[in-house]
Amino acid sequence: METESFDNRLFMARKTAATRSSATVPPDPPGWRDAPTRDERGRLIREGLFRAASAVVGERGYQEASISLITQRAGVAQGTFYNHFKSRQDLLDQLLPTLGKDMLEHVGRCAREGKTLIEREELGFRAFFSFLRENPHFFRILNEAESFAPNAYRAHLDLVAAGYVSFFRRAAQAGELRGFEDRELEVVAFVLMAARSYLAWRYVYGEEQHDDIPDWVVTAYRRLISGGLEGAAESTPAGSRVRA
Amino acid sequence: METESFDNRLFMARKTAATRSSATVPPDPPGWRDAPTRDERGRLIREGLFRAASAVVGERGYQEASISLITQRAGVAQGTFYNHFKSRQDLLDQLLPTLGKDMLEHVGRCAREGKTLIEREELGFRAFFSFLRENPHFFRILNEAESFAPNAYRAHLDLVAAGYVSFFRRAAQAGELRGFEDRELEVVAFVLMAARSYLAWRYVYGEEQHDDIPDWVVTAYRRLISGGLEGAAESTPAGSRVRA
Amino acid sequence: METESFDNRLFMARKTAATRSSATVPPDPPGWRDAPTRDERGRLIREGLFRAASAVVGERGYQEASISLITQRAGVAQGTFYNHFKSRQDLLDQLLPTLGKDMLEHVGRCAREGKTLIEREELGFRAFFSFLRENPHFFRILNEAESFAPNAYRAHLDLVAAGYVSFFRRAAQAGELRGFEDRELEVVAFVLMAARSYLAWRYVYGEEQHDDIPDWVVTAYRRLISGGLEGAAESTPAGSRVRA
Amino acid sequence: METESFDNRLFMARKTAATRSSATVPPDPPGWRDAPTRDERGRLIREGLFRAASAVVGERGYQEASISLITQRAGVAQGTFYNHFKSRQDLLDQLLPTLGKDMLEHVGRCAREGKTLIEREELGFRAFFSFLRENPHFFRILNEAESFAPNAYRAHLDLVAAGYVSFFRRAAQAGELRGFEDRELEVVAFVLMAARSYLAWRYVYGEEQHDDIPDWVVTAYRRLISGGLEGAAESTPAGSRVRA
DNA sequence: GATGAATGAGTGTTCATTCAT
DNA sequence: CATGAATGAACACTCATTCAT
Repeated sequence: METESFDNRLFMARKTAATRSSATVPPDPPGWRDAPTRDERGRLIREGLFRAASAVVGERGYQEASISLITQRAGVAQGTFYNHFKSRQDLLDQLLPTLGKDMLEHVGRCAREGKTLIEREELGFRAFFSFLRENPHFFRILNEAESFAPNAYRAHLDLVAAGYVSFFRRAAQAGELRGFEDRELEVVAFVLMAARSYLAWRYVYGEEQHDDIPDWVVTAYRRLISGGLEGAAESTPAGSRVRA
Repeated sequence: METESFDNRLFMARKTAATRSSATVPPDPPGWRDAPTRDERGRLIREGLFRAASAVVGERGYQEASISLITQRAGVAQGTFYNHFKSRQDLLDQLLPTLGKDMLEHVGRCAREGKTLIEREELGFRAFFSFLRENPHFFRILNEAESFAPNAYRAHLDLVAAGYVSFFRRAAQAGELRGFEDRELEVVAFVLMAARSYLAWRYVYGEEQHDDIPDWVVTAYRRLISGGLEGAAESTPAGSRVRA
Repeated sequence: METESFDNRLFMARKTAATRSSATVPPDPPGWRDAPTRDERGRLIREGLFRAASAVVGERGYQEASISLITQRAGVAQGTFYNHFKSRQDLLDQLLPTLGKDMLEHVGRCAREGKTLIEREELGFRAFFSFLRENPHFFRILNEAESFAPNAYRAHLDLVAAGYVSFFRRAAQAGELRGFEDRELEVVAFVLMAARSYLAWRYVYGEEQHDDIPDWVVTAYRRLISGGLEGAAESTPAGSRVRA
Repeated sequence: METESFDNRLFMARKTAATRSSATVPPDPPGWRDAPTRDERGRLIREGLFRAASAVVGERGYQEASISLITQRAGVAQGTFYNHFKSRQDLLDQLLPTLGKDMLEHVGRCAREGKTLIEREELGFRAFFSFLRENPHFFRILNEAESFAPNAYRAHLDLVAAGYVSFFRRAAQAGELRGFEDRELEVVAFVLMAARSYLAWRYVYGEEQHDDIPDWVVTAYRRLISGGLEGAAESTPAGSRVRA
């Protein structure tokens, strides 16, 4: 499929940080050549393919993630791919779940440090962006999954939403969150998930590529979700900013 | 390309409403056969190709929108395509801008009816979903554009955000919106745009396919954006619901 | 699929007669480059593909008849193949029916010259072998069709058998053939078809490659079918031999 | 390889009788796990591979008889295959000779019971079909060998023909067969071999799948070979039918 | 300007064979 | 000697684009 006219500036700027180059795909350091056991060797190759796929998808998108590109980058023969994955789609379907779980774990761990509901949400918000910084391929893997791995995408969103909802439920039981019926909590969860994604798209991968989300964006975000459009006037002062 | 594991339920349920069928693609009524002038004829063909592409992308996604499928559906020869568009990507890049403008116009017109800021936002929110109902291809064209027509996607989001920001600026000048700095307005805009998209994904195209966004979701949304997480307790009563 | 160890002497000896060489496949004289009309051009290419496929299958077998080999030999691009045939199998399925009809026509025309039943059968028998001489690819196309184009094979055998049966019926009505019930005529037909095929395999394509079936084989054949095992003693004298 | 348009009804009907199932290939009972000696173990594995290959080829044809399928069915690793056979073709080449000898032995034993030449031939004819019933894989192994194991095919036909010829020679010496020169006996042999094969194809594996060759076909066959086309009128009465 | 056949690079996948363990 | 992962050449087929008519 023809994709030459795609504007990949969005992800290409980060690419240089993530990998050496993309035109001449350099194979991963083939560390498994001297693996102790056969099992270990197999594990390393599988991981190599997985990392290669993550990198290719992160840099060029699912569309261009051909078996040829992936195996070349992993430093193995094309046929080897099928010893480890049933099909191209099979691997593609595993990308998001695997990385998604890491993200969830990281965000959850960071958020727990907060004392109030809003503080925890802000910490989680910041943690999402610090995860993005450490895993530069995640964002594209996540976003394009909607088109290229819809099942994985749905599962991921459901998982994150479920985490959010139980987070809210605990807050509601603690009296920190009032005014929402139970089924409405999922709506809130989706709005906050959506916000993270769009704000990352705009302020991290946008035209003025930032390495991290600007502080003033976090402030605005906290203002909005804590008091809404109407309550922003009396919102918490800027002094309470926290670094993730 | 292997797509068997794709879960197309997301869009397929709507397809029957949107088009006659998808297995046997019925060509558009080739109305240009008897066009008065040569120019008119050209215009009609171009439009036919455009509509065919919208339908194909809406039903099957950008990925499957091959020239062959599009021209077949438009009832013209493959070669004709290149008399009207520079390339496949050229047409694909025009899909979202064109439909996006329609959406913006519809939403703007509906929103203007509201008296307060929150009311206008709710009306706009509802208008987004009524537009989706009338233009069943739009959602997929919009969402997959992030992967397949990134320039168009960026332009669309920038356009919508700009509209939102000036909408907020007017509200701020009218004293309806306080507490946000000017540059923060864009953050708010992106959060609200994000919310619409994710909530549509979840509640319109989600597992329990609704034709329209459920009312209680609108309520929860209004609660959140008007008072935030903390102010939801004193949120506006349910009686103020408005139908778009 | 690995076929290197196949003993292709069976068909390779004839190959040199049929085509220049097989290692370096020489493209057919691309006579269509300068075709008058587009339709003519298309027809010529289609025929070129068909002839190329016949040659490849005749010389190397269905197994090795790859699209690459066929198109190379026809002097067209690989993609061109699919403008004329739905799939590789589609073309392969047409090989036998097309050539089979030619064979039937040739054999039928020759056989009609005979005065008695036995004479007509002998003429038909000889005509089968003269057809083989003129169409050196036919035998392999016919035989391997049992494995590679079973539908075509069955249709071909049914067609030939049907011709045979009506030939016998007419003979029976003329009093030339007695002692067989109607349904038994098909059994006779299959035995005679079988005989032609096996005798060709043995005496034309066998180790001592003959260009034509030896006369003494025809004699033995006539002896057998005219008087059977028991009546061969009083069989017609050798003097009645006829040349096709 | 594309095989969808293959009509496998020919062999599929028998498959259920021949093996448990074909979709889920059940490994042979791996009886060699507890073999006494190392040699014994090796022999058992070799036999297992051989039987697995026979089954796979009989059910799916040579084409689909991949090393993977065969070893899986035999319950051994892929690599093990090459400890017992030089190559895939090496095993495939041994299939027909081995089974062919069984067939020859069975047919010869049955035929010897007949008193006259014709009776012995009829008994052999019937024995061929009873062998087919007991060895449902044989027919396909035999027929496709012409394409996939031509050396083996040639050897098999030569062997059977040789047996036939010496059978006829003895009959000739006994005065039961007159009128054929010595070299003509091979012609007769090939015609009778051909008849068996084609009649099996038509009346056992044909559209109306019979478990055995119908009696009236045997009658017609005997009529033809005993008296030929001309002597059928005075052919032996139907009362002489014999069951194999 | 409409046509539709020709093009050929590119795809995902299979499979006989090798070989280190 | 059994194992099973690694290999890479080969395959059928797709498709955006070109261009002669």
